[in-house]
Amino acid sequence: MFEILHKKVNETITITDEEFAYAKTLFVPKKLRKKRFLLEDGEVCMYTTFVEKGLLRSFTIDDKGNEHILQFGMQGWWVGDLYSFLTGEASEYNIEALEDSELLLITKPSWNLLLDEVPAFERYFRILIQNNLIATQRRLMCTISATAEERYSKLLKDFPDISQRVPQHMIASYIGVTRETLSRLRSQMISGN
Amino acid sequence: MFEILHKKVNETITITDEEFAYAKTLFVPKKLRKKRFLLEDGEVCMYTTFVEKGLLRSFTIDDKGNEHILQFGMQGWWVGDLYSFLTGEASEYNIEALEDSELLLITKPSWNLLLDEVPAFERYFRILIQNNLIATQRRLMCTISATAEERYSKLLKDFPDISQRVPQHMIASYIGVTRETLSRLRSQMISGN
DNA sequence: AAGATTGTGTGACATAGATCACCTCCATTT
DNA sequence: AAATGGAGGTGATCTATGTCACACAATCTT
Repeated sequence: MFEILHKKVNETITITDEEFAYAKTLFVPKKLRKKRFLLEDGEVCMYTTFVEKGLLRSFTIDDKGNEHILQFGMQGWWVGDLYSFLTGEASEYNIEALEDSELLLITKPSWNLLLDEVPAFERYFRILIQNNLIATQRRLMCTISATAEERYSKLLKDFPDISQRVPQHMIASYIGVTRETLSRLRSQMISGN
Repeated sequence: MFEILHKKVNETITITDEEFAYAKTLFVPKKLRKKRFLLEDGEVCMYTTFVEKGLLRSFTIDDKGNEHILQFGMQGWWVGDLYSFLTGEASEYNIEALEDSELLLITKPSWNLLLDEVPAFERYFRILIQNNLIATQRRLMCTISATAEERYSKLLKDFPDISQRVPQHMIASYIGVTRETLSRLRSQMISGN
C-alpha cells in the first residue's frame, strides 16, 4: 500500500527506513470507488492525500453550474485543497474518484508532526510544492497566451494516456473550453492533419 | 537593506538573530533602476531575488511578439524563474524593473547552503512556495472560468494600488487580454456603474 | 427488455475578445 | 520650441469560442 509513496519519496530525498516506517504510521489508507467523493465543496479539507493507485479529479462548480478542473490526480500525485487544509476554511473544491483508487490520507496534526519530526520530509514537501508551482505557472501562462488547440495538444503531450482514461468533456473543462468546442477542435485536427 | 526580508521571515518562522545574521552573508544586495533587466530570456536565471523595495515584472514574449506577464514582484515578494534557477536551463522569462528597486540576490550554491545550514529556512521556503502555489492555482482557475471583466475586478481588489503603479497595457497582459479590450472594458465599467 | 443516463457529435446563431487603423495626450529629449 | 516615443482611447471589422438545440450510440438501472 505504501510502495509508490516510498518510491516517490526516495526519488527526491534521502531518508532512513526508520523515518519512513514512522511516516507510515501517520497515514490512513483508504480505498475510494469510482464516482465517490473525497471532498465536497462547503466541507473543510481534512486531509492531504497521496494517490497510490487510481485517478481522481479536483474541480470547482461555478454559478452557472459549469465545472472547472484544477487537477487530475494520478498515481504518485498528491491531491487536496491546500488552502482549506491549512486554514480550516470551507473548500470550494470537489474531489472525485474517476477510477477505483487507493489513497493515503494524512491529517493536519499528523502532517505537522511529520514535518517537525522528520526534517527530510519538510524538504520533500518543499520540493514537491516547488515542482507543482512550476507546472502550475506553466499551465497559467499557456492558458493566458495559447489557443484552445495549443492547450489541448500540450495536454496530450504531457499526459499521453489521459484521453483514454477520462471523458472528453472533462478534458475540455481542464483546458478551459466547452465540450462542443473541444469536439470540433478534435475533428478539425483529424481532418487537417 | 534587510528590513523587509527580516520582517517577512519573522512573520512565517522563528529564527535566532545569529541564523538571520548568517543568512544575510549569503545575499548580494543590488539596486536596479527602472527599465533595467534582472533577467533576459535565453539566459540562465542565476539568482532567486527578494524585493526589498520597488516593483518588477516577469514576463514572456510569444512568437507574435506579445508579452504575457506572469508576476508583478512587489516589496516583500520573491521573483525569478524557479525552473531555470533549479535546472540551469535557459529561461524563457524576462524580469524588468518597473520602478527603481532594491533587491537581495541569492545564488543557487548559497541558497542550498542556507537550506542545509538553517532548517528553519527550509520551512520558510516551503511555506512561501505553498502560498504562492495557492495564489497561482486561484489565478489559473479564475483565468479558466471568469470573463476578462471579472479577472480585472479581481486584480484591482487583490492589488488596489496596481493601477496607479503600472501602465494599463501591462495589466492587460497580466489578465490575458489585449490593451484595446481592457481599455473598452474600463469605459464600460465606468459608464455601466 | 425498456427506459434512463452519460458521452459525444454537429448545425445555426450569438458574442467576447482580437486585430488593424488611426487619433490624442503627455512627458522626455534635443 | 520642435520632435520623438509611450500610453491610452475608439471605430470597423474578423474570428474563436460559447450557447442552444437536437441526434445518436453506449452503458447502466430497474
